[in-house]
Amino acid sequence: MGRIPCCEKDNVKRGQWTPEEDNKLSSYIAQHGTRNWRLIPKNAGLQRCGKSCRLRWTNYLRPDLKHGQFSDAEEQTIVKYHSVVGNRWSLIAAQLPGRTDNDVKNHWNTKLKKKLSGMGIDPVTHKPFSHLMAEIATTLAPPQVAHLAEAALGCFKDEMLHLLMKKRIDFHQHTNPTPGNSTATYINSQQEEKLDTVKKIKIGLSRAMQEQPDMLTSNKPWMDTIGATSANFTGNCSDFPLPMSGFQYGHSTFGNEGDGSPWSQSLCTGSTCTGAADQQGQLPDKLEVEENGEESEGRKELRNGSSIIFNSDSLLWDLPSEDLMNQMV
DNA sequence: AACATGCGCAACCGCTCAAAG
DNA sequence: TCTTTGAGCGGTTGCGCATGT
Repeated sequence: MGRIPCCEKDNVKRGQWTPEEDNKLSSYIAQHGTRNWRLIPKNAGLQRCGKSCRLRWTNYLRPDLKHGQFSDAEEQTIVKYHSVVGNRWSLIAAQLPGRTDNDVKNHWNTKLKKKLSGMGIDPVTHKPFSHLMAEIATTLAPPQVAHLAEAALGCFKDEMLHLLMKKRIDFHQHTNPTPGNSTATYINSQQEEKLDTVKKIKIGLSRAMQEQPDMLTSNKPWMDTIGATSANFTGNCSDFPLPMSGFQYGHSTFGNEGDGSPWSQSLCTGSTCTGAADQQGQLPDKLEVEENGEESEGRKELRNGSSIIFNSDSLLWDLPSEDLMNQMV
C-alpha cells in the first residue's frame, strides 16, 4: 500500500551542502531533469534525502535564481502582496522572478518586518500601530485609554528609546532646559538616576515636540477629558525619527529623516499629529479625496473631529510632558 | 585581542493535501 | 474507500559571519 519512502533515513547526510554535492546534483538534474526526487539522490550518487535535494535545488542551485540583494521594487512587491495574501510565501515569490519562497520569507523576517515596525506599521495587519491601539481604545473610557497608552509605551519602549537616541533627543533637562517646562522641576539630578525607560521616553518625546520650531496649536477637545488643555499642544510629526529612506508603502513614498516627506505625513496621519498634517494640507494619498469624489473614512474622521479613533490615538503623543507624567503614570 | 551579541541565511521540521496503490 | 507517501508550504532552528563591548 502507498508509496515507498523517499529515502533511508539512517543513511542520509544532513547539514550544509558541499560544492561537490552541489555539482553532483546540478549535473544530474541538467541531464535528467527533476522528475522523481526520490530517485535523484540515489542516481546522482548523493547520500541525501530526496526532499533535501529538492530544497537545495529549488532554493539555491536553480540557474534562474537571483542571489543578490532585494531591490526596492522587489521589497515593495513583497509588502504589497503580503498585505493581500499574508504569509503565502510561494504566492508572493511567484511575483518575483528568480526569488524563492524561502528567500522572500527570510527577507521578510529579517528586514521588512523591522522596516514596517520602524515605520509604525504593524507587519501583520499592515495598519499603523496607532490605529490598532485606537481601535482598542474605542471600547475604553478615557482613564483606561491612558492606561492603554502607558502599556503601549512599555511594549515599544526599547524601540522608541533607540529611535530617540538616534535623533539625539536629550533625556536630561539640565543640559538643555526648556523655559517654563514643568518637567524641569519634576526631574532633579537625583531622580534622573532613577528614571526608568518609559519615563525617559516620555521626556524624550516631550522634548522632541517642544524643540520643533514650527509647532502648531491644535484644537483637541478630547484633551479636556483627560485633563490636558488644547493650548499647550506642541506636537509635530517631523520631530519623529525616520528609520528608512526612499521606501514606498501603499500610496506613500517614505523619504528621508525629518524632511517632511510623505513618509512623515503618512506616519503622522496614522498616529502622531493628524491635526497638524491636516492643517498643512499635507495628507497623503490615503486620506485625500478618493478618485470617485468621496472622502475616505479616515478623512471624514479627521474632518468632523468626532472620531475617537483619531482623537484617542493622538492623545498619547500630543500631550505635553507634564500631562504625560500626570495623566498616564 | 577576546568575548558577547546580533543578524542573515541555509537547512530542517512538521504539517497539509493530493496521488498512488 | 482507506492507508501511506511524495510534494509543497510555512515555521523554526542552527551555523557562520559581522559588529559591538
